[in-house]
Amino acid sequence: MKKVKKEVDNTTEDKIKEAARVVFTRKGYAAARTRDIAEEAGINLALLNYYFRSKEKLFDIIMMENVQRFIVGAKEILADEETGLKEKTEKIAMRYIDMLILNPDLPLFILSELRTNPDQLIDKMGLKNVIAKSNYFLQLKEAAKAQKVNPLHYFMNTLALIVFPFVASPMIMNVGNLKPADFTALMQERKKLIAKWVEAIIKAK
Amino acid sequence: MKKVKKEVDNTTEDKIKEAARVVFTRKGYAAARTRDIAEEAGINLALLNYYFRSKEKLFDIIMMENVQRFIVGAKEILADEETGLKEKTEKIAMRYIDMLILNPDLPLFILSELRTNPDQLIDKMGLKNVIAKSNYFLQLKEAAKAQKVNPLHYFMNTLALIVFPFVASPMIMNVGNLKPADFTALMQERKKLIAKWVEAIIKAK
DNA sequence: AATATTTTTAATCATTTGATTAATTTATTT
DNA sequence: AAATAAATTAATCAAATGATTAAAAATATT
Repeated sequence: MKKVKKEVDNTTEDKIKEAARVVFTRKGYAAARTRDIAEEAGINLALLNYYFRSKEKLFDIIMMENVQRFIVGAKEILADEETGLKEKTEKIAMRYIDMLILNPDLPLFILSELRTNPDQLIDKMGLKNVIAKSNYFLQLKEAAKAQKVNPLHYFMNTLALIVFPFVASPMIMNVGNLKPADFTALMQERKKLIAKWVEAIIKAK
Repeated sequence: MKKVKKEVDNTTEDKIKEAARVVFTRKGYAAARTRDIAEEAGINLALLNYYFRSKEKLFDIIMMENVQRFIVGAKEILADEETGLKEKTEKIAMRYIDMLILNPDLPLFILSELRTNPDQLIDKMGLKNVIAKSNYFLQLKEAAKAQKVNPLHYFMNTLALIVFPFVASPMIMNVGNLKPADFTALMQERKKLIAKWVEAIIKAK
């Protein structure tokens, strides 16, 4: 149960974590079998419990890391007092769509598990600090004041335009007759449009 | 295993179906226990298998009905050749947000299960006919042509603005410090804004 | 090299869970 | 009313699943 260096890490512990990340993120907690994870990692099932005690403890770690993976990077962009709302939106859209192309299962995983998990976990994500208290949110409030609507709408809109297509990709691909590569291309195109759209929403009417 | 009339239906069969709808929709297939369903329905566990053979067969029925519940009503609105794009968007937003306020778990359930289920099921939903071949989609294409973007973007945007808040409600409520009633009020406010936003998106830049 | 420690494995356990069975109760038909 | 069929129940089964154990193998320490 030791480890000192933190390199590319082919340690058993990290093989298990990586496998757990893949399996949990793809299938969700309830459908994931510890045996699936062990097989994916190429290790004996008992090692999972040896290193992580239980499925639930392992899941908690993966969940936390996935959530962090999701909000990392956003912090600096949203806190930056030198940039305007449109530039922030642009940067967020770019970064997130690139990230979601690489991790398409991430949002549905997080949203699904968030629904069943306790409020405590949502608090632990620290979203309130990253978003509600950011310079970004100040700018949203300013924009919302002019239109007399709740600034949360603009936050939801931005997130929706970025994230929703990935959550609904099987449906979108079906409706549009797209292959996975086509869908990715569509998301690449989308990347450049979102900030413009959000701006149009804010100025609408 | 009989039944002739289809009234308010307090039959055992319908009690099970209703309980299954509640439990499956809230927890998803993998996390739902047949015992949960039996308890929710107030019936003996064996009756579930007596009436529906297996958990999976029961699930397939619920899944189909939920999907139908989701797209029913949209058909006429989207097919209507008398209405313009904005009016259709307005009607869709109104109807769907009202429906989602009553069934907030529905979209995440459908999107989650769609991801694991075979393409066949997605085909069976018949979305392509309802959407891709509708008058609505024609109008989207027209609008998209002017902007030289894929019309699917506008379809995704509309759906995203309507559905995403419900999929992400735990997060939204956390960020905005909202109680469930506050969230519902926010959605009511939103209902009237979406068509305007979508129009602004289409005309953007 | 000998000893101790850590890691890995195969076998097994205990519980959960979907499903079945056989008996009982209730409803329907004759 | 008697006979038949349908619905319901309690008990149980078999497989799946998370977890543990005891022994073996690999690694580190003395």
